[in-house]
Amino acid sequence: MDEKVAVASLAALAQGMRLRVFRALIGAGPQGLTPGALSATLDVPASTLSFHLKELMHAGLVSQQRDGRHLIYRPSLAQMNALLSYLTAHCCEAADMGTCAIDVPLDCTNC
Amino acid sequence: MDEKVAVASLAALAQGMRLRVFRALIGAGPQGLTPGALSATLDVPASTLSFHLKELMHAGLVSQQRDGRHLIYRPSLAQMNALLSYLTAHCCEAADMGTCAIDVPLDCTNC
DNA sequence: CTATCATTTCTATATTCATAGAAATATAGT
DNA sequence: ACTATATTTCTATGAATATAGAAATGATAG
Repeated sequence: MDEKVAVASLAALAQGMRLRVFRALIGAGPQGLTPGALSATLDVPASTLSFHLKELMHAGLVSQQRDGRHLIYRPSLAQMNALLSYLTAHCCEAADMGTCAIDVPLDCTNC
Repeated sequence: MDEKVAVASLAALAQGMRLRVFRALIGAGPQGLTPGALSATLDVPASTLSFHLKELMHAGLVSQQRDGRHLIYRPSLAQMNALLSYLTAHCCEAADMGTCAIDVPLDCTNC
C-alpha cells in the first residue's frame, strides 16, 4: 500500500452512499451482492449506484464477477486490511517509550 | 460512531497532505508534534498546514493543546479505533457461515 | 432474432474543496 | 510597552465531485 492508493481508498469510503454500499458488502461477506439488491436495499437509482461502485472498484476495495445477467460485487478484504495497516503503521515509533505492542487495532494504551 | 462522523473522518484522511500529517502524528504518538515541526518535516506552508489541521480537528482525529507559544497536536487514538471498528463491523454477518471470528483487523479468512 | 431484464455509460448541473500569500492574533522575553 | 516567534484566519483562484435521467450495452429465454 502506498500513499496514492491509500488516499484513493479513503476517498472512495469518504462519501455517505459509498460507505453504505461498502458496509453492506462487508456485511454480506464473500457471497457478495448484486447492484440490483444494493439498489433496492439502499434505495438509490441504478445509475448513481453504478457510479459509486465504479469508484470502489477503482480504489480496489471491491471486486466484480459476472454471473449470467447479474454482476456480483464483493468486498476486497485484503485491500481493506492493507489500508487499515497503512493507517496505523509505525504507531508511536517516535515516542521512544519502548515497544508499542499494538499494530492493528490501534489501542496504544501502553504508549 | 455514526455515519456522519465516519464520513467526516474518512474525508479528513482522504487527502495526501492530511494523510501525511496524520501519519506523522501517529508516528509521534502521545508526545505529539507542533505545527512548526510538521511544517518543516512535510515542507508545507504554515497556512496550508493550518487549514488541514483544522480539518483533522473538525473530524475529531487529532487534539490540540497549547504549551506556551507552541501548540501541540496529538492523534486521537480512541476516535481512530472507533472509525476502524465502524468500517469493519458486522463483517460477514449476512453470510450465514457461523461465527466470523474477526473483529478488527479484518482478516476474515474463515468466512 | 426479438423481447426483456440487469447494469453501465453519457450528459448536464450544482456543489464542494485545496492552495498559499497577506494580514491578524496570541504568547513570551526584555 | 516593544519586539520576535508561533500559529491562525482571511481571501481569491483553480480544480474535482455527486446526482439522476436518458440512451446504450450485455445476457438470457422463448
